[in-house]
Amino acid sequence: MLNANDKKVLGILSQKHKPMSAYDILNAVKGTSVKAPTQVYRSLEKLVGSGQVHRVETLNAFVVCGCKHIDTAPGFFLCKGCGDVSEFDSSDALEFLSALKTGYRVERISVELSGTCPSCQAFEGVSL
Amino acid sequence: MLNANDKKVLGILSQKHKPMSAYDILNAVKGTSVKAPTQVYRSLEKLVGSGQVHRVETLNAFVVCGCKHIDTAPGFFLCKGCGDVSEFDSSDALEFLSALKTGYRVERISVELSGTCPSCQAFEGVSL
DNA sequence: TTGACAATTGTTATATTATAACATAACACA
DNA sequence: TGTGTTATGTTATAATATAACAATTGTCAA
Repeated sequence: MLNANDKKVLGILSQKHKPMSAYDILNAVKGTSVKAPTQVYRSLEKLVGSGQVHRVETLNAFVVCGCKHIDTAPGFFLCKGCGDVSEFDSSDALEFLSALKTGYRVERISVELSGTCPSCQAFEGVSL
Repeated sequence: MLNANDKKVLGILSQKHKPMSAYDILNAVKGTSVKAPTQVYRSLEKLVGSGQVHRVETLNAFVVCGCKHIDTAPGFFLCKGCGDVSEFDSSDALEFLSALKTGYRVERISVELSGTCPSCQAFEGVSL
């Protein structure tokens, strides 16, 4: 069950729809009952645990779940240009990878690609 | 070209053959000319750039390259039990994934699986 | 009820990871 | 040598994350 703090954290992440650090989130909700990092991290732990939010390891940041909440392994494309994140299902890749090392029990998967999205590629070389 | 500091950092990582944080490394080489975080991070940047060391995103740590140095995308299995890391080639997975989002230019890939290795699974449930 | 314990939330402090900013030393070469 | 450039050393601080404890709220038996 989500409490008031959890809802604030989830609300901000849903609004922005981009990866935010715990401190970005803290700043965004400051002035409310959420006043300290611990509170943000506690909410994030709950939200990540329930799959409503994902942690982006390469950014030390958090993003609201963008999939239809099928309980599968999320993967991300991260655009260095605009900061956009595009979520995809990495289950197939996971099966593929799991097959590589038999006997190893996989409990968690992190697949993160970063680069340049089509829109940002279009702006490359354009001088302002 | 590697300087004296770089060699110390690479040396420690090669000895341990496990993921180490920058500060683990710093402590391990302390007393030498390497005295501050900046120095360790500078060496790590160089070593990661040349592919001799990889950054493990899910651990904020660094590990010596365990592959034959084919210049491909590394992937990791990380054992929560013993801390061992097993490197594999994720190029195939990368191609697979890249195909999912055409138009997106992938510049960096991070594939990290964590779980329990066969050896640690054997010890599960054994009370000490 | 209420009092005793557990679980949740708030608060303060601190640990861990990473970079900025500037000083000094080594190097290149006119 | 002098002078500019690059590499390295040093100090300080920023950014990310957790620990430890206090206060509050919830639960439920007596």
